[in-house]
Amino acid sequence: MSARTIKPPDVETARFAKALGHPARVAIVRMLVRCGECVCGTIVEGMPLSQATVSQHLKVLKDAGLVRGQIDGPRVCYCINPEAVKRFKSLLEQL
Amino acid sequence: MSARTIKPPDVETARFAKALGHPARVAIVRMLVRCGECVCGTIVEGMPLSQATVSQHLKVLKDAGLVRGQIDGPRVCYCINPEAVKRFKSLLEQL
DNA sequence: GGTTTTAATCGTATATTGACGATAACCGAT
DNA sequence: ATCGGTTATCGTCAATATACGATTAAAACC
Repeated sequence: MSARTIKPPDVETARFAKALGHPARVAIVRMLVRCGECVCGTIVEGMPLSQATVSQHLKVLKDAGLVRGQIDGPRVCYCINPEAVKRFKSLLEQL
Repeated sequence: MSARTIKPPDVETARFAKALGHPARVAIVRMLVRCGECVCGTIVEGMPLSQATVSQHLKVLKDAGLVRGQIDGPRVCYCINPEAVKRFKSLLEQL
């Protein structure tokens, strides 16, 4: 087995890695790790990118499961999903 | 400071992550970690991709510094760059 | 209801990626 | 010098990613 086929853990690892494969997204993740949680607008303020682009990056991180967003009145509050981060690190260790 | 600017460590992290952002490249890296070193042809045999595509992926990994290739007669022998892997893990820990 | 604030989505343009066949380059052996 | 085996590169195409302005949606205020 394992001939000419790629294993699910490799696909999972690549998914996480791809989500972190852009400087802005790494910056967002770091910001969230440090602040605990952060309103979208604050993230936008900290980035040299438009609101639309930041929102797009947040979507990529959300789709990868690395980040969660919960509605808080007119705002959206983002935070890290620690389990996903742990999972990614674990996948890299086993790598 | 840090207003509307992305830090070099984030760029570095993203560079590594991007290189690992494809299942085939993760598979190659895992193969090399396990085998120690591996001739290009053997890598190609283990992948469901053409020789040209695998060579392209190897170039991406080489450019990111994660992998090294040294010529061995008519073949090219690839191996992991352990320092780069360690560096990437370290960047993720600090993240 | 209308207005303001906030964030997501749409539409679009450009750039990059991923895949492959074909070809070139390289080396060892004949 | 040529041939056979091995790998990198070229050329190309379709698909995806990145960025932004403009618009929409939703919620909180008047």
